[in-house]
Amino acid sequence: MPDKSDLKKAGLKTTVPRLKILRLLEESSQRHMTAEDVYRQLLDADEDIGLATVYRVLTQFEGAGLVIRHHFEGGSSVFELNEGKHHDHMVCVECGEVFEFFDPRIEERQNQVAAESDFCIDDHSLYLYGVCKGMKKNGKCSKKTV
Amino acid sequence: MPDKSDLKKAGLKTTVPRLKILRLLEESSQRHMTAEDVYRQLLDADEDIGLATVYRVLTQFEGAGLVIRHHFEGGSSVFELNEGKHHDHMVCVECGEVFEFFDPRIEERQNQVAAESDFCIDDHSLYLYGVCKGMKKNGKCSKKTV
DNA sequence: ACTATTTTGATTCTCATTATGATTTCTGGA
DNA sequence: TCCAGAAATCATAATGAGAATCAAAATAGT
Ligand SMILES: [Zn+2]
Ligand SMILES: [Zn+2]
Ligand SMILES: [Zn+2]
Ligand SMILES: [Zn+2]
Repeated sequence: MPDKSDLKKAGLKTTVPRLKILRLLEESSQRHMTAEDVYRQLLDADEDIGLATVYRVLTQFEGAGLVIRHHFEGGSSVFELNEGKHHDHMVCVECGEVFEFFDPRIEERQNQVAAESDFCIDDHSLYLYGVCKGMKKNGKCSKKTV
Repeated sequence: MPDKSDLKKAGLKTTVPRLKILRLLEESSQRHMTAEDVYRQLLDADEDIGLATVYRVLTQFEGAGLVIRHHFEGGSSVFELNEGKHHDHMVCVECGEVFEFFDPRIEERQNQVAAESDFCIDDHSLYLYGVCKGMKKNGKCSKKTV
């Protein structure tokens, strides 16, 4: 689906690796991927693209607003295609699955809180960590919600 | 101010490095510090404590609930004393200063959102990034609030 | 103080990410 | 089309935060 025009619009010249990576981000069944994930999936597809290029291109994509980089707890950065719809994330610490959500009231309050301190927000990150439905042994939620 | 009893209560034996680090965390003018920050401030105070020990002790303190570890954008972990009052953070990307806040409505909505997905929260992180009052050139907030 | 156990600190190691330098691919004009 | 210069890529090396090692030192109970 993605083609040269997407890269051009982002101010990046068209190259094979960039196209391949962009296409992978769109077509992979996995929406939130580490650089390593991207690299491995390219290898699996017999694409000959170096890991350094994957990191470089993902960083360029981030700069161009094509992807969003997240820092979930415990290690590597995670990238996802930027579809223009902001959302936040719930991360299951048991299975690693990532769920997206958007809550206008939370977003609104963030602005309010910042305004009260004369703070000019230009970005924010909100991650909820816990155990997803599928991974819960007993049906109950034992943990305290901090 | 902090003494052996604080460590004992946390299930940690009393040692000089642990006491020194705990004292530093309480007395430093900086509330949010990297391991490197702690190490340097100990050096400045002529305390002979290795960087490895700083990392090890901070991690032990985290496990014991004495400190909280944060992952602000762009690199190293940041530690702060756990005073028992949960709060979130605004980080100024110009001067690096960290401001704390707590908004019950945001906290409440987080629980609601999680409950709707049958997700059992056991932790969360919310960071607002932007420019603080003191660093704003013109009085206006030019950035869009995402 | 004596001894068993724990902790420390210098160093090494790991691993994610970035920088480097050589090589290849584009590009745009002759 | 051919060629120079620019830009991008690749393999590899370097970096930096943080964890693992392990002999030496400190601690706690007797
Ligand atoms: Zn949000
Ligand atoms: Zn997402
Ligand atoms: Zn909160
Ligand atoms: Zn804080």
